[in-house]
Amino acid sequence: MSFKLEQPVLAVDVVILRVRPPRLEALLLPRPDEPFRGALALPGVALRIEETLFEAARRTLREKAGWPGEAVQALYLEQLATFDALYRDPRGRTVSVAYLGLARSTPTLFPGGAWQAADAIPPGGLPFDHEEILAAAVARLRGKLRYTNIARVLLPPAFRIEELQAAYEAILGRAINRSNFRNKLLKLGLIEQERILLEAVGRQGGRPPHLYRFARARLEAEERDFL
Amino acid sequence: MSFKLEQPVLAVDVVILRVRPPRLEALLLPRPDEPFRGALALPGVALRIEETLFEAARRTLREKAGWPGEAVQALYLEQLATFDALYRDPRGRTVSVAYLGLARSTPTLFPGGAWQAADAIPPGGLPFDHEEILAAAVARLRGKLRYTNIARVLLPPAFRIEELQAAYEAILGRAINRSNFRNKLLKLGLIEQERILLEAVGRQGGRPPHLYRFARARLEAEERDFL
DNA sequence: GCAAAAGTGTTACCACTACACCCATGC
DNA sequence: GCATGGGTGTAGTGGTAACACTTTTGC
Repeated sequence: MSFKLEQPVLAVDVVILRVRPPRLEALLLPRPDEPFRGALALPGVALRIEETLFEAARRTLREKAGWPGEAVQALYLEQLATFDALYRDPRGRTVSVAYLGLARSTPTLFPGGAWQAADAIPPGGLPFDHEEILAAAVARLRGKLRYTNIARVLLPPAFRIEELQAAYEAILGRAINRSNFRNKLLKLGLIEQERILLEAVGRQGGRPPHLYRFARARLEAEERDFL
Repeated sequence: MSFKLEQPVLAVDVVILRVRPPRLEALLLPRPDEPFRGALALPGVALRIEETLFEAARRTLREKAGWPGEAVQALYLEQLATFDALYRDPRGRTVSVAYLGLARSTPTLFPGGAWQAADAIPPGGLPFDHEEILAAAVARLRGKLRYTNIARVLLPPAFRIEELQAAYEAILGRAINRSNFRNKLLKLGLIEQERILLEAVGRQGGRPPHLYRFARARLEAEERDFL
């Protein structure tokens, strides 16, 4: 490099969210080293000069969370924001680019990880500025839920409409009218009915539900005009 | 940095937008040094270890654009996103945190700056990845226009309603129905009428307009619920 | 009077809300 | 039958879109 300026360390922190109704959960890992050794925190790594931030976020999940490479490859991951308070890290000036990842609620993944209710972290419960990062991640997800089909990456390819509603309620943190939820998502063309009915496995009564899927495979935003 | 692992340079780039109907304009400055010497580009600086990114963005405007400190102090400025493509800078690995600034269209500011139509930059017209950064800035402004009172920082404290509509149209890049625009913003409580009528200076006919102001001084978002 | 700019009113339409009600299954 | 969960319909409400019309000025 031609520059010799003394510069901050560049790091990446990753917030992985999943939905397990009625909870919205975040992946936290016990820190193996000082500072805050043993405390639960967001996984993160220092950026290497030959990798992008996105690649560093994926590497975080492989190295720190022990997730297999293919699983990381399939994960939805987007840049969240960059956190740079001067004393956010007691070791010295560190600027961290946070990433938001969304995972399906598969029980086998992250067996060693601690999934915590994302909106019930006690104040002072996370080291560094990780509470702020986590709050930004939850806010981002809530915002995107309103005008995109992002919930697609949180649910299996086919699902009951009540599962979907439970996911929405867990993320937004409030109840939604059942009938209107259904009508709106169908009219928007966001989801559509599968042909088949769900097999009656593990159910204890009630009319068998249809299965639904998201109509569009890609992440899409419905632009709503201002006038 | 000799004692640390080799890391990218951390920089800040700033997009300043202003509205001059019918154009949305961005501040570009000729680069004083290589690479791309003489070409118009977004102003930027390398981050210093003792300053925050926000402070670095402000310093950029003082040092590169020559804007007086008080003017920078009053400017609306928010973090946009972080750009980190491996070869975005031919000098070597550089990660840049972009900031979006919004300025009132005061003719005296940035006399040496080149204000360019933000949506009419020819392809390949900007060095580095500055076209991508500029596009992200415009998209952010358009998005916030829909659900916040951010236009407040682009207009003088009191304005004619037609000025406001012209600003919205310049930013969104399309025409808006005059009557509905007025009704909606008033009903939302976003703007309110001043007491006085505008003096008839420099006008060539037509009914004299009222002056309006934004009802809330702070930046506010109107949360619209999903069901 | 006429053009220009500002402001008001009207109507049809559509989306949202809050319900009530019907359907299909297990027990 | 009855509880349970799934699915449908509807009436009231309120916002939106497109348009016509009135008011107040300069010339």
